[in-house]
Amino acid sequence: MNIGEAARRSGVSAKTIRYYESIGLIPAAGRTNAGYRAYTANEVETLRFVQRARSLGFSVDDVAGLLGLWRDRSRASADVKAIALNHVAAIERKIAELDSIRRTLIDLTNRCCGDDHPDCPILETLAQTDR
Amino acid sequence: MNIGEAARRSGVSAKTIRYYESIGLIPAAGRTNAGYRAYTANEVETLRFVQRARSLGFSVDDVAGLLGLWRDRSRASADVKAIALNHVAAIERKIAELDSIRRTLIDLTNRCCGDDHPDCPILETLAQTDR
DNA sequence: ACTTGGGCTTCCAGTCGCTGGAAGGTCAAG
DNA sequence: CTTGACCTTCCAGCGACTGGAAGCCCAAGT
Repeated sequence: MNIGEAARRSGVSAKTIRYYESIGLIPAAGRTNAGYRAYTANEVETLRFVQRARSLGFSVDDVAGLLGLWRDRSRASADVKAIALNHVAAIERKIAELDSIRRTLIDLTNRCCGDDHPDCPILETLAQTDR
Repeated sequence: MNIGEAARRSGVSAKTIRYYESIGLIPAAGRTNAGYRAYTANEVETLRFVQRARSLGFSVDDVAGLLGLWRDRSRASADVKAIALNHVAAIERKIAELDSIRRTLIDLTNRCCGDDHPDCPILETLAQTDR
């Protein structure tokens, strides 16, 4: 199967598949006589795995780790869980940061009447000289 | 005042100040005879404004808009509020996305016993062939 | 007078994870 | 035999910096 078909079946764009190959996330695909990449159903499964992991926000590095564990029949599930829990922790930190920003902005926008006058607590806060 | 001092007072690194100048976010600073950038207290205030806006997650483009409105005495606070509300909406979308991922991962990690056995619902989910 | 150490300058490259586009080869159908 | 849809490689750019090299400037200490 050509790269376009593999892309359609895996949900990873052809461009991105080539990129993943170039950085070594997935092994280089075989080639036809004409030099076209040829994919097996198995390789498409790997791409789907990568796609799902990426869509859960795992970094490409994490995905490499997860792929390695996936292929390792003698893995310890604890290793997988550790990667996932680290990721959850990072997500929770990010959410907390965004929520703090969100609350600040909501407060500022509530206090800004938002009409055609120049007075604006948002700008005043950003411009605050004291600290 | 030299760039290092301006960096210390504004909380924006010297490197980043030069970068902001290079992309036109802030006007080019004056120069001493030796070619060193020279900053006034006013310019440091501008840098602090930028720093605060960036720390609230506004994009550099948004900051350019906010700076323009800040300098415009005849601005309408509605324009400022619009930028802020757009940003809040983007943050809320991001939080919702992260939270959905978080819930999925929490569920998966709860179901993974995390011991030295290979069985792992996390990998099984990522590898799912159906759908 | 000279050295030392810090600060300043520019410019290029790298980060992360792609994505777009140019230039050109291949293939199947009409 | 042409069209158009595929495929190939390679280079460049996104956002927002950050690191590092190479070289100039300046103030303080000996």
